[in-house]
Amino acid sequence: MNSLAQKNTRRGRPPKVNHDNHDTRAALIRSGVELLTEHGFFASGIDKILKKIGVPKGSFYHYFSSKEDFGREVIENYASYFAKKLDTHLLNVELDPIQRIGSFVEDAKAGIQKHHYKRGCLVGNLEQEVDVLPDGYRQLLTDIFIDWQHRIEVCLREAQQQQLLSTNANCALLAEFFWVGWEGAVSRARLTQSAQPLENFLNQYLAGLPR
Amino acid sequence: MNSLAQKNTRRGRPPKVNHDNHDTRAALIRSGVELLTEHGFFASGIDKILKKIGVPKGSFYHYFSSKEDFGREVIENYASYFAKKLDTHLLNVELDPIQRIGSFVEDAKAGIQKHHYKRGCLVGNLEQEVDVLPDGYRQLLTDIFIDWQHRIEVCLREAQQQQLLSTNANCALLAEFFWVGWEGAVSRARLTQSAQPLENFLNQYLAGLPR
DNA sequence: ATTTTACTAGACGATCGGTCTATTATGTTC
DNA sequence: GAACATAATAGACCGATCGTCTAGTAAAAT
Repeated sequence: MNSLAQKNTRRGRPPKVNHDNHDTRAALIRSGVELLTEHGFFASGIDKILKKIGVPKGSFYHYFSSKEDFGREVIENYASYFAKKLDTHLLNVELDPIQRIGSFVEDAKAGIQKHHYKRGCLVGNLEQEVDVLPDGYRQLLTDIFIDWQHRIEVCLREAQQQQLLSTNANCALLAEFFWVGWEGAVSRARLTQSAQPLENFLNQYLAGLPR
Repeated sequence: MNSLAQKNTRRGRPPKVNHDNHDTRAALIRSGVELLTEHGFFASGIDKILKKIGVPKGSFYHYFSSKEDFGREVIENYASYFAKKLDTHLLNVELDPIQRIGSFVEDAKAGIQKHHYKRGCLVGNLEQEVDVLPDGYRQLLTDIFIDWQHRIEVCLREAQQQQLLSTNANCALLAEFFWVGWEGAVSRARLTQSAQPLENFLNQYLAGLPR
């Protein structure tokens, strides 16, 4: 009995083969990204996530087994989106490596301003909630920072090769310093509803790099 | 009729004149400081704050008119506690001004380690929640950062006078950069449950200061 | 028509901040 | 000591909201 014959013996509506390409499912994740970026995990109720896109509450647990699983997908979605954004700047050969960092900051700053300082960094938001988040989120968030840090580190090494950064510089530690400060700057920008903390952070960070 | 006579016409137990010196009230604020430092405002339920010190719920609204008012007092209590801690380090004439900053960082690091990376900075926690916090908290938190920034700024100016910092340095912006980065470092230390981000932040910050 | 899956409607218990009434404890004046 | 008034405690209760779940309808195949 071949697979076609097997298929023909099955009666009733066949299960959907690809569970990941539903409009509704994708819309839920997109809505989740937006709300978690604004308010973090706990303050983002499932009702609000659903209401934002007009999906009834009963549907949620058809697409996701729990808020915890949903959050995991939201985080991964954001991380991959953000990694692409980083690449477009940090791998831009039209700019020197130092300028690329400034290019990323300008892009992120524009996004934050566009949303009137209501949206921050999803990973930064959840970082601060981590003690009351589901188990496993901690490692997830840590790995994302490691990934981002590595991308900046590569960029800084390229700056070293182009004599824009001292060869004595520890690029890994400088990259960690960047993200630590950046998350702090985003948080402060949201508090003061001003881009000034972002700009000052970039200026001070670049000025402090060993040349 | 003089005031004494008026007093004598009132019968019964007179109202307490000083509402701020009750043990229970102080204990509630202390409990609030601890919980808000660990979990922020929203995740700190009144029940948990009460349970921590064995005070019944009925007492809460005797001492405070609302969670919002309570939170305001908790914030102010933390801010004054923290300001004192800053002074003990930043005004310590036995160290040079740059060393004083390191002295503060060491102290704070020890505190975070002592609580196993479960407690962060109360102001930093609430900073990130500010969009969903009661009105007025935003200004309250902003003012606290301005105060802290000013204390670091004064310290940096003293460093300039002692030729430890370039006279070209903008001490106000460097002070803002410090707190922005510090809050980011505390958040990261809690995520990774390690003091390394705190140490790296201090090292990079000091290394980046214009000499 | 029947079978199977995709999707939805709304109930459910737990918990939240907040309010309420009742009660006990304490201190002052007559 | 009796009468009085406030301090403080006790915990039931409310409406709202949380994440989750069960029972059902709609749709697509045989």
